[in-house]
Amino acid sequence: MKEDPRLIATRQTALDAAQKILMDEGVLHVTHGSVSKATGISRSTLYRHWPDARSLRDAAFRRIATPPNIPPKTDGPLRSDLRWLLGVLMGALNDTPWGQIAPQVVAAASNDAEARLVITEFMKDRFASVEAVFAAAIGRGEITADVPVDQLIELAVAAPYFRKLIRHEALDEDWLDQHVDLLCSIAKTNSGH
Amino acid sequence: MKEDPRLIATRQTALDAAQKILMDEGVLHVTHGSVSKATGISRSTLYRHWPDARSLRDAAFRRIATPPNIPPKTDGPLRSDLRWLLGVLMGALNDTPWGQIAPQVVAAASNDAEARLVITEFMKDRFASVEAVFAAAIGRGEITADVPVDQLIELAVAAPYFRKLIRHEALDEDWLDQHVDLLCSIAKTNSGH
DNA sequence: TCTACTATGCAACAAAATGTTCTATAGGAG
DNA sequence: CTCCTATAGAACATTTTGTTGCATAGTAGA
Repeated sequence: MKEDPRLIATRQTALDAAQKILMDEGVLHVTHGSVSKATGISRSTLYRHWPDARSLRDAAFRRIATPPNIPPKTDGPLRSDLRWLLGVLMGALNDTPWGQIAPQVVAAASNDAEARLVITEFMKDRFASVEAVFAAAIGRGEITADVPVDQLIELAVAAPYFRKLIRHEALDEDWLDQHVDLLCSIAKTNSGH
Repeated sequence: MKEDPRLIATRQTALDAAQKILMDEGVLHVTHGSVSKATGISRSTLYRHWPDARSLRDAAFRRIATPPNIPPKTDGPLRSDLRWLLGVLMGALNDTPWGQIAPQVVAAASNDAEARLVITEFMKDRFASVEAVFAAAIGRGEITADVPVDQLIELAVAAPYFRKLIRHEALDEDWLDQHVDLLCSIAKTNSGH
């Protein structure tokens, strides 16, 4: 029993538009009315799909916040793995809808359990990737297990997010190089061989 | 020529309520109507003060985002100064309206130049405080000038913000101790005496 | 192709939120 | 006491939001 293609088409068209509005104008402007105007889909149809404004907005959030799965690179050396992984992460912040949408999700999360779930799940995923890189480095003996890995992971991810979402500063290659250098130097100097 | 006390009283009462609504229910619910209902101030009066929803919300943002000026402590040692300063910062995030409002400002900033200005000014202020601490440590000769101060400042501030706003993890004394320890160890090991 | 099903568009509508304007009143300044 | 002005309140227009009924057209299955 397949789903009616009209349902799928409507959902996709509507959420595409909702996503764009969310990015360009903010969550305040994501409404059945604005999506209808942007897509040509009639308001009544939109109401049939998403009974209220809240569910429409949630759907728009969810659609964007699904983490792209990052092909792991953990063959070392640490600096190279880390640089590559954070490069992907930085690229996502710079060039994908996620970078533009994340601020809205952050705000929504402060008084919406649903949005909070979206973002914590997303972050859990990111952290796991970074952790894998450090774990591999420990496995290779490149650093020892007594480096404060949890703190390093947090700093590794926090810096680009903070810089982008809160400071609105550029995330470029030079900055990332410095960031990775610092992380590695911490890892190395705390490594007790 | 003093200002009519009624103007002041109305503004204060209204923005108090707007602030509370902003924190409890999110920016979506800050409207002339909701503030009127919360305060008893008539809608027409509110419209006279803030002609549209946008200006009302901006006013609410601005009111909360004014940085409390932090009495500087730069008499050393570095660890102690840093611990104290970040403690104040962490306290603000945990226990003042700013901590609850910041996510909303972050979101607003992504498509509102006004809000972006609010937050970048705020951050500039924070960074200056942290920088003063490092500068003093350099002045005392506790660390040398070749430590990557700018990166350290960013990490120092980024971590608590990221943890609170994005991860929704606890900011407690234990965490802060670890954080300051790590920052100091970076500063020390990069210090070339 | 014929039939049953259902998603859509559209119009009409109700309800609520959003702005606007006017007037009477009451508080504040000199 | 008098002038000035901020407020409350009501009346109003406008827009947004949500609902419903119906005709149309796309879809699936026989």
